[in-house]
Amino acid sequence: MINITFPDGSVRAYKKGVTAYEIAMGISPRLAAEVLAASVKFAGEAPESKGTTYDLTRPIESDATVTLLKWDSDEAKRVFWHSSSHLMAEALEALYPGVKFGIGPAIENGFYYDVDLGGQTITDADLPKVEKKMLELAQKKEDFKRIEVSKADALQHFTEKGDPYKCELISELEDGTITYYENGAFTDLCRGPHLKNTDVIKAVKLTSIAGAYWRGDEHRQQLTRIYGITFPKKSMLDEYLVMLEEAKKRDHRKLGKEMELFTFSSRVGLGLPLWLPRGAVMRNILETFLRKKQAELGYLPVVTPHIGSKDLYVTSGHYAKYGKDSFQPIRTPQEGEEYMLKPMNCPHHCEIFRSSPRSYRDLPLRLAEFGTVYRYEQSGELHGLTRVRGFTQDDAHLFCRPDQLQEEFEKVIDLILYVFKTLKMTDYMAQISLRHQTDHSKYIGSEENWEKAEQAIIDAAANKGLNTVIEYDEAAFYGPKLDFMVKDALGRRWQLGTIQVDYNLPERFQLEYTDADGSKQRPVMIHRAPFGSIERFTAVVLEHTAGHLPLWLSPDQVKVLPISEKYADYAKKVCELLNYSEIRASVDARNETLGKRIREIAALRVPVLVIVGEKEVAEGTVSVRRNGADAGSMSVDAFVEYFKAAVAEELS
RNA sequence: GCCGAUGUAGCUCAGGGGUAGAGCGCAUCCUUGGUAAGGAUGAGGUCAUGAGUUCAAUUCCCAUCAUCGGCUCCA
Repeated sequence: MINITFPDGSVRAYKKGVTAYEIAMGISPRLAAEVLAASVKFAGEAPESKGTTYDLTRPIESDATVTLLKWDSDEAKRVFWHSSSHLMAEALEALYPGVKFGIGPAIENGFYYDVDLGGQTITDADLPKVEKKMLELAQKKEDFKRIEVSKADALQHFTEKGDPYKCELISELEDGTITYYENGAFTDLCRGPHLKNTDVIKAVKLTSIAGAYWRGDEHRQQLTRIYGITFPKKSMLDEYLVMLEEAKKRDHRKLGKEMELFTFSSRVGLGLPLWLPRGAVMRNILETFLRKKQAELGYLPVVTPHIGSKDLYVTSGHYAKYGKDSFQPIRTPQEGEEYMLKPMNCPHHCEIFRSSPRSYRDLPLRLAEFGTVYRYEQSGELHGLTRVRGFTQDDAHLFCRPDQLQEEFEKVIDLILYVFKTLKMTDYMAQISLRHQTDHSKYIGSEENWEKAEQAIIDAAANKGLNTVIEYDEAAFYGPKLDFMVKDALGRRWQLGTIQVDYNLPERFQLEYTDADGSKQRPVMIHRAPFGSIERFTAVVLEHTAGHLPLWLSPDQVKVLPISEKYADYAKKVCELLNYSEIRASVDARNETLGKRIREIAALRVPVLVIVGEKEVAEGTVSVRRNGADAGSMSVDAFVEYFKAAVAEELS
């Protein structure tokens, strides 16, 4: 017998080799019908271990804590979707004989499978056919069977089947750890775990087809990746599809058009946004917001040109690393003279540091600039305002003494959190990007400095209580970094704020300060951008708020609407009073019905409408409508007060 | 850059081998309004570009460009 502990602390004895399904059945058949997988943590595992996700039918051989997982848990969803990818593979194999399989994992929302269809093709139009086949197979109630195999047998099986991708995967696995999963006629190399049976998959939607390189390597075979999502109930799929539609409405590219914020022109060039007047106002507000805060925090503004001589980037090392894949140098009438569009501001800022002798008393020196930079991003990667070729970083470089690094780093974290808090962005995560764990060949700088910098970041993040994940092999070539990621409307993650430690540029630019003892020392540099770029930040703010910007950030805060042209003069007077109080207000006295003007202004997401007619003129008041709801009638003075209080509350 | 889809009026989209359609927007006129579409009239298109097939191409084929969904990349 073995002892099984439940999450509530109760313990029950079961026969050795009991399965999670049997345990669930013992509690209630209804529970057993809902349970998809189990989390099993064996006695003796470290307290922080999360345990292993087990198939419902996999025997449990020793004392363990068992949590039964239903659809509401992320692990259960992963199992569900992973099994769905096998179901899709089974369907594909039935419909496209000879298809070869790469990998087919669960992802955040659904699953995919990378397949090699040989000479056959599949298009969006074929997906319903595959969906139908999947449902048909699911209804056959096929059990997922876990089978342990030897490496030799596995290799032989897939060699005979003619699947080179699986063979490659198997060849990298250790003998004795290899398992198959079988559902119906389909057998796949797989670690599992899986559902008990295909019959719980009730709704299937294959969402898209895309190309994907085998093992993510662009030099290798490109496979066809088929994305899909499945649910245990048909109604859940319907809800998901509605949610996707809603998300599309929040897409910043759509909002940018509707709200008249920015546009693109292929004549201007790919990935080069054009900010429209309303967008430019919003952008200026964001800059002002950060400038003010940075001034409080001891940052010093600088301004540097959009180009720099090629030598500057040879010195910085960026030319060697990115030169070929960048905008190419600009030539001048002077033979041999070459300039680059600046891809970052740091080299310019390093030269500012060098412009005068620095004392340890001058540090930290915090140089800030809204610097517009140009990077030749791959054409397929351009996306709205989130990935462009010309953008403005809310950049600053902090030159500090080594002993100041950690404190400065923490202050920057505070600033970034302040920005997020003001914009009510609560769903973010922080990623610490370190070197590859073993291969350090692609990084510039000494082992010692790297280790110090990596530790400083880890400590600073811990001191600030950040919820972080550590990613190896994600560091920049010159130093480790801490990135803040926020999700867009469609669940894609974008990097916003970034803080990067750099020991490399100070070295390359031979930056020095005189220390207390008169010796020359090298400063450490921190690159940081709380917004990341104004473009990307704008995009994320738009999607986050669905275009309903806070008052302080709205390009048009107030629209004054006279009920008819008769009251246009009064409307103008009200507007002037509001402008005098530094409220961004304008009049809409067009020859349209009030209802129509309200409708159009709503599309621009103007947060506050002030409506004036006969009654208001007589009483010297305004009628206020905020975010679609009546906010009552008040004097102009009272409205200014009301408005200022609302803005103050947002920024508090 | 790679795989796939798409490209028709300023916007959103319908159509289809025989020289083009709707709604919104725009212009003019009527209307002067009370919280999300008042009415009438009118102007707008080399159907992305280029080369083919055809008596005839916006429609079919191919290429290019751009957009979209992914992949790779991201100082």
